[in-house]
Amino acid sequence: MRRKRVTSKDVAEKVGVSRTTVSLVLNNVRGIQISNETRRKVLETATEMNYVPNAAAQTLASSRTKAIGLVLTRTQHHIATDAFLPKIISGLLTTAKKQNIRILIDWVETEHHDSAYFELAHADRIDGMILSTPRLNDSALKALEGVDIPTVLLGRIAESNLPFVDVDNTKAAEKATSYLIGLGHKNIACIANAPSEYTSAPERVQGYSDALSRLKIPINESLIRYAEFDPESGYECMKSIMKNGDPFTAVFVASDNVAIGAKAALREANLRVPDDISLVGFDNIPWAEYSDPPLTTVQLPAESLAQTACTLILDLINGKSVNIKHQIMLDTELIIRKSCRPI
Amino acid sequence: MRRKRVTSKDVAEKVGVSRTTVSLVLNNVRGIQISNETRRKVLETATEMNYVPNAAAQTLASSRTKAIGLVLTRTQHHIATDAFLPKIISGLLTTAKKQNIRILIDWVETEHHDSAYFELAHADRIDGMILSTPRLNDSALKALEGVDIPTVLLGRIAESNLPFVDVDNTKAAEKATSYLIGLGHKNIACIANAPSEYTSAPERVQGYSDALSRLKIPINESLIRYAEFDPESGYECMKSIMKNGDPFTAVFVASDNVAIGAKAALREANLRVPDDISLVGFDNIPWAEYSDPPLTTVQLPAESLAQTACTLILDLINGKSVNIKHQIMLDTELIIRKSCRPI
DNA sequence: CTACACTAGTAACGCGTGTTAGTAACGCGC
DNA sequence: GCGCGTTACTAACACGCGTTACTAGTGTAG
Repeated sequence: MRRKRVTSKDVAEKVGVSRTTVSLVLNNVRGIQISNETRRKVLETATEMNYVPNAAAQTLASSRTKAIGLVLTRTQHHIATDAFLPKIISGLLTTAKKQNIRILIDWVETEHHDSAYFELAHADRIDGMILSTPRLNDSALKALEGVDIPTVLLGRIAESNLPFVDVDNTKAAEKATSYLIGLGHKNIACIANAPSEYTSAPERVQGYSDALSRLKIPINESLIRYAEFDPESGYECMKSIMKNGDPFTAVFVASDNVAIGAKAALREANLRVPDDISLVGFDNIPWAEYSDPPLTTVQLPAESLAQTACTLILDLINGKSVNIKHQIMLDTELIIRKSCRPI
Repeated sequence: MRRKRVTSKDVAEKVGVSRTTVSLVLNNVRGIQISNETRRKVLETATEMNYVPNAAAQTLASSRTKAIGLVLTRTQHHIATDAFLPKIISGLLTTAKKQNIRILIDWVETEHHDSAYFELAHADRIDGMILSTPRLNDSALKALEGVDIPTVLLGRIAESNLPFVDVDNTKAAEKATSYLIGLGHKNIACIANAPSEYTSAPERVQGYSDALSRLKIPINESLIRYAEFDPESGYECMKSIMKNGDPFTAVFVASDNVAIGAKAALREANLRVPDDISLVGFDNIPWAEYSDPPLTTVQLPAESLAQTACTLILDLINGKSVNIKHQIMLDTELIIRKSCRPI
């Protein structure tokens, strides 16, 4: 039952040429002379025999794996509740597929950063890697700069010279907060999307602070919390802010997913959105548009991010424009719905 | 700057033994005689030199890729809005990591099913594959049964003999619908999670029908719709049902993600949950617990599904218990919250 | 002393491909 | 008829590893 695998040797024998010829034809090697007749025959026979080149052999011979790695560094729980991952994957897949590149997903546990990165890079399993949501305290990032496979960060790290693709979190958060200020709000709470070692969190809080500072509104630290990606943490943060007692009329939650929980906490305290509290989110997940009331939020172009990162890494792998410092920031847009009102 | 890669030959030379010895020691081959002294030296030197075996070479020599494929067959849009993917990936990663197996994600477009499956399997890039959410009309499934790498379906296909892991969708849907009937509801609408070619959709509708039939409640086809995974389609389906005019007091939505949209449509029509309409969902995504009111829904063990599928495929790869027919159904549980009330 | 088992290794092949250096045949100008 | 360029290929090596068959040396029983 088990068909023997077809190799280029089999094809060569059937056509009556050498294996070299088969390889040359199938790889469409330039500047080499093969008669059209032979060329046609080889292509025909290969298709007919269902010949598929062995990936490992190709890799070994050419030292090209035709695969890139998507490396996740969060905890298992954070991966499972990540509302973004599908968009990232979708973006990567579409871009990679066009160039016939495969995507390898890997997960690096916190404790083993160094060795894990290292192994991946040196086992020659992938041509390049995309590192998702890096952290500030990621000691292995330095090591990465010394490693010899192209790497692109999905998210920014100020301390690192690695190429990255990100949105301008600070600017986006400032835009969102300024919108609230424009509506007359002065006491604005802020719940960050993630713990502060994930760079996007402090960046967004910075944007929030910038907006307040620019209009000389004092910053009240007791209105700021750091959530942990999921609704549950948003719920807890919101409750913690309310318990603290300092008055506020608006909340900027730097993640829609977290906002789901924050809203529940407000509801529990009989505070209505937007009548009592104005709410702005971040990410524009599908839920935002259909929530009650529809959530004003920052549109984050997740698929574009992934596509850009993918294109960049492929360029780096192919040695295109390597001398440029690739640090790309994508634009965001504030989508105004009905979760805020003037004070 | 670019360090030359370290091969087993380098290690062998440094220790002063043959490459064979290095290989035997590092792979811990049984029943072979190597002195403890040599063994120690080899291990030490390998670590010291940062030796990482080349994956392609290992694959070529052993015909084991140490990778499994997760094959997605939906459209790009459906992948991007899939609230489940993160859990599946998280489950796969944890299980695979324990055995030092990598995960390759691939996406097969509808038009190229046959050839794409075939290529993946025959390029020897993966040892086995997990096929996510297969469709009924997937003509290539038959071809797959003939292909010689182990395959596990994540989701069930009655027509196929392939091993699968799934939840008992019919039973789960019946449980949910029976709960509504138990509360006194008779006119119950049903919105399926996906188009009917995705097997889970008709299965869940079947469960819904079964529950009604068992209690002799007539089935009204005009209260049934098929959504397309996302909130938007849920919104449209709900509106379509209301427009139709047939009365109903409860809705069973076979996907929480779809329910997000359905709820918005009800709200727009000034119908309140649960006061006017009782609502039951399916999946128990994080949102369900924090929505207003908290949504009664079927708990779908996504991570367990993935872990089970992963374990199964690894067993198949390793030739364990191949003679058993592996068709595994996991249990679901109805989580009762506050989105339903007696009539 | 010989036969034989055991220890500790090694040489050499094969996996399937990409690629370079080389060659045989042929035409063509002088 | 000879030199030379062009066409159309091929032989052979390299990639880095797993693995099998073999060997040299040592102990040990008869």
